[in-house]
Amino acid sequence: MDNINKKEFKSTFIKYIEEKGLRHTKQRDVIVDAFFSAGRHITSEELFNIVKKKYPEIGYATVQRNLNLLCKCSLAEEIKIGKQKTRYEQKYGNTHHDHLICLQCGRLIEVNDDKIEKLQEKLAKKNNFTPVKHKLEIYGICAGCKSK
Amino acid sequence: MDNINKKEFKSTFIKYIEEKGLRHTKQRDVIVDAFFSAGRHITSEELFNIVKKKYPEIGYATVQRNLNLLCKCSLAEEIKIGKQKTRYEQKYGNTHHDHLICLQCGRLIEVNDDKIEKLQEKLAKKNNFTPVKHKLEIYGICAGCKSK
DNA sequence: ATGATAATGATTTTTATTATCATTTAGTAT
DNA sequence: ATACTAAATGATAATAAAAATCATTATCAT
Repeated sequence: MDNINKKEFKSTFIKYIEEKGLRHTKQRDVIVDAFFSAGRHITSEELFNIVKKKYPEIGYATVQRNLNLLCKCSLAEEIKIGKQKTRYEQKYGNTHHDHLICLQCGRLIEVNDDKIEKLQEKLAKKNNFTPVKHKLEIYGICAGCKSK
Repeated sequence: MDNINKKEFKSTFIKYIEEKGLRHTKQRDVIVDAFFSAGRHITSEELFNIVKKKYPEIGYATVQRNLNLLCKCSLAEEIKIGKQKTRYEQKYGNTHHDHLICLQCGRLIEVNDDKIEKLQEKLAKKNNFTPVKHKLEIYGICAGCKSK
């Protein structure tokens, strides 16, 4: 099940690579695998540390570059919260969602609400604005932190 | 009319300064005035250039520091879009609003929708999450760019 | 007027990300 | 299999925004 997703994830990447006339490398393979298997929201540094275990000679820049590539083919997306360093979120097979962000512990909760989505469309149209994507972040205190 | 707002804006700042035991300075006065009179979304660099005209000896750091102060007392708020440098938005006397952001020309349009606001509250509650603030950004193409 | 300390301005540091560049490697053509 | 072209890598430097440092200056309560 997870393996099917992984296969699809990788084949999307490979397709992109080939369309653009880019090359397959061992590093890419390791990075893409690790990114897929890692948590949903990872920093380039965290990913670098994971990848190093499998491929100790790898350079930080290579990890960064390939995260950027993953973003270009829409398998990843940058999320920037406050002054934290950029996290990369997996996109493949995940429908759009919004984020609840805990101001205390930093936890990210993924949520979705169709009504809000539709109202956003309306709101954009009312302003003669053609929406492409959007970002909704609700900051507050999560359940865990409230019970402490 | 605008002067009343300005007076209120400044008195809010002064109140904060005094509550915290901070000091009045000529620089603060010039910076706060300039920030109020400037556009709704300004960078620290832009503000620095404006302030320099009135007060040529002023240092960049002073402008930055005071913008940070304005944020702390909720008269300003940082807005970060993509890789652009941080802009500071005036908050005083402005009700909360969301942003439509043109991907082509970068224009920021302020919008509001009560229904969306209420649904967000609901969404948070459903997750046992206490919302404090939120940020909604819709990216797309603005009317002006579409007609080009 | 004085003293304590906050603020300033110049500069340096920090930190994340991007760019550079010599070298290596992949993939195609021969 | 060999050679060639160009992309990718890894190490390092550059960039850029914001924060920190620190000697000096200015504020303000006494």
